[in-house]
Amino acid sequence: MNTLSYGLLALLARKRSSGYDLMLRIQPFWQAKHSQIYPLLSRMEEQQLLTAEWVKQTDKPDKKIYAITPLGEQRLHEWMQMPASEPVTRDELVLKAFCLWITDKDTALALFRKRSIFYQEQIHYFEQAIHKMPDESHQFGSQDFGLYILRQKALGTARSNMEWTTWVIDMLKNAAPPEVSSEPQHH
Amino acid sequence: MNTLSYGLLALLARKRSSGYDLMLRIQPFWQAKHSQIYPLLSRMEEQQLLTAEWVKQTDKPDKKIYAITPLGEQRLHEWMQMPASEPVTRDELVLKAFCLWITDKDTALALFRKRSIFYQEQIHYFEQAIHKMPDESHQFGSQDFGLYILRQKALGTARSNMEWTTWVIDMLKNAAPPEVSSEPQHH
DNA sequence: GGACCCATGTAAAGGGTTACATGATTTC
DNA sequence: GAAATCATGTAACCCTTTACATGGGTCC
Repeated sequence: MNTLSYGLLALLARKRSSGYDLMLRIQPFWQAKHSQIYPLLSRMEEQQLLTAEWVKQTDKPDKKIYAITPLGEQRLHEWMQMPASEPVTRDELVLKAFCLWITDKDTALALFRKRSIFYQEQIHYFEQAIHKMPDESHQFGSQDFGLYILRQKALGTARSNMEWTTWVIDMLKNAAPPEVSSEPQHH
Repeated sequence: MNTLSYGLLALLARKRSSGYDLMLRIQPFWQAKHSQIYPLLSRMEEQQLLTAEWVKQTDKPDKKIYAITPLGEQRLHEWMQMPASEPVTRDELVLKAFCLWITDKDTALALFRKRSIFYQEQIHYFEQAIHKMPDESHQFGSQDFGLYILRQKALGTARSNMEWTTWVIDMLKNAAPPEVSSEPQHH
């Protein structure tokens, strides 16, 4: 049982779903491809943490609906009693920043402008998602309270990072331009 | 050449270092164990991106100092021209939040209080680190500009997340307590 | 005496991505 | 006609962690 497995259990405790649906719901908070999720669900079914049922569809491909078992619920409760391990972030831009000084202003600006667009899209996505949530999800006790606070977290982080890119871009724009030539200009 | 390799190259472009030192410097921004870094450095030496030299020490174990080659510098420049891929974060607390509603207030509070301490420590670490940096590192063109803006980014994110935990903890504390018993109390 | 820091490495196992494989329906 | 969405699965490869292995010096 790895962390992602518990995440899938957590989503299934809320409502029975297909692997495809779980993938879409977990994506904004934990990147995982279908090729990782489908085998995990199978293994969890073998371990009696889940039950599976095929549901026929006419317009779309048939789907396999998973539901959590009492044993799965028990494991979830046990997991919730343990402290959460520390978050891990991997960001290529961070490593590129280490050697910003070897590059020119325009290359640097291109990197941060692209990232700025990414954060802007994140802000938009989470603002919309939060806006659509009913008021009862803002209360502890609601089944959607967790999702609500997670979206607020993601929005806050995206805004903070967006401000950071703006700040960096401004510094880059105001930086002294490099010497055009090593020789002094005569006229 | 994976992303971590470029990160190590980026640090080595700044100054020649041992694998152990690279590990310590990259840790705050990209989690990687020594068991991953040492073999990577060896492979990069084979590929002529780095040169290695043993330096004898009397009080401490001997160390292997790596330096970037012109070929390594060329690869770094090429990498800087490519857009940075999107950041990936994996946070167990996020998955636990999905099923907050199956648990009680105290369990939830314990999770967020622990995380709050983590963010507080991060804020302290990055504040100190920024405070110690010389003023010239605040300018694009300085070799430490990248490190300076990264620490500002990390500080901003940690503060945003700290505020978030405080907000969640307050909501939890103010939440209606659960019924003590399913039977009405007589007196 | 035990724990921690310095310093390097290998091996095994687990986590995650990319590619391969299929196929109907809908949208541009 | 091409691309995207829905839907599931396997196989190969790469990335990352944990564990094994060594050994001197310092601090409590």
